[in-house]
Amino acid sequence: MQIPNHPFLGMRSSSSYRPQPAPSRPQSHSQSHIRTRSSLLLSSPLLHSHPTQVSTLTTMGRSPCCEQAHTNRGAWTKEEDERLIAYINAHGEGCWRSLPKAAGLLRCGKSCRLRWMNYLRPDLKRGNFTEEEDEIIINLHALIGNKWSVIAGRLPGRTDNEIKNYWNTHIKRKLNARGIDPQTHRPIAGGCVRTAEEEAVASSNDIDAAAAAAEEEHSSSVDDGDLDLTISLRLPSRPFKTSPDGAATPPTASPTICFCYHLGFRGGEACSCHRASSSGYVSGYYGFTR
DNA sequence: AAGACACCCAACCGCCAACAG
DNA sequence: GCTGTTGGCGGTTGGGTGTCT
Repeated sequence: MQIPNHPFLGMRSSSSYRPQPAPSRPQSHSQSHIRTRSSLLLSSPLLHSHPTQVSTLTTMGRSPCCEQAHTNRGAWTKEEDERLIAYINAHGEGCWRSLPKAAGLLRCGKSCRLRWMNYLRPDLKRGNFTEEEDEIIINLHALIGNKWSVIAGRLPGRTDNEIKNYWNTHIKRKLNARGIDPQTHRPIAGGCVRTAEEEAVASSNDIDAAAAAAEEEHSSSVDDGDLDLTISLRLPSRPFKTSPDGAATPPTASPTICFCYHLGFRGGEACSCHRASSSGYVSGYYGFTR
């Protein structure tokens, strides 16, 4: 089965399904940009002992999510990748639960979804993170924390898993080297340096001032000629629309992210957003612009 | 040459929200 | 409102690989 023109499969040697070797370490940042995705367990004997990988990998992590017997786990083989790509190319992304059977894969749906989303999607950007991407990730993380999927949404071609890994392996170290705590984004030594937004909150309860400070602090505009990466914040107080008869009507809600929560405003009067759930940041307001 | 160590990252897990019946 | 299913998310794991001693 041949899947022509798939950007990632095409990178591989047709004979060995092995990606380019991982770079030597340690790397400087610039060196890391030359790095290719080493991925992979593709040279792992597991791949070639397919399809009975289950027993060799059951020691990793917790108990399997799928009770299905004879379900492959661990690294994907070239054949499995090709089947998955071919199926999705033909039928699109549909019901992940039923996809494995329909595609003739001995995998659970979750595994198929993960493989596609994080590795096989044709729109994925391969290669190293740029300085601009680094800064975007840092700025967004300062705003929203470990919301990797949201951050990934602002970096076309990057996956949440990739960003998460990159954060844990590179950016944490980078921030530590700068003397910044990766979790709090505050200086490690000296301890009590307030961020602009905290200063504004502390000095008064003027939420407008706090938001303005936060916007000033976290605005990051990187004009790369292709993408306007300006990040800004605004409060959930939008001007009312005025109808022709002069009556003011409330603004309509839009699907947005509540930064009030992360900035500590939530629960106060300033936060009028209504989060749909305890862990979803799907309502409220944010000001990403493109 | 070989063992120890460090690093990377794909793939796993449990949890949770959304949805359908 | 309850229950089961599904998709999506963030945290974690551990095998492969490069470097160091």
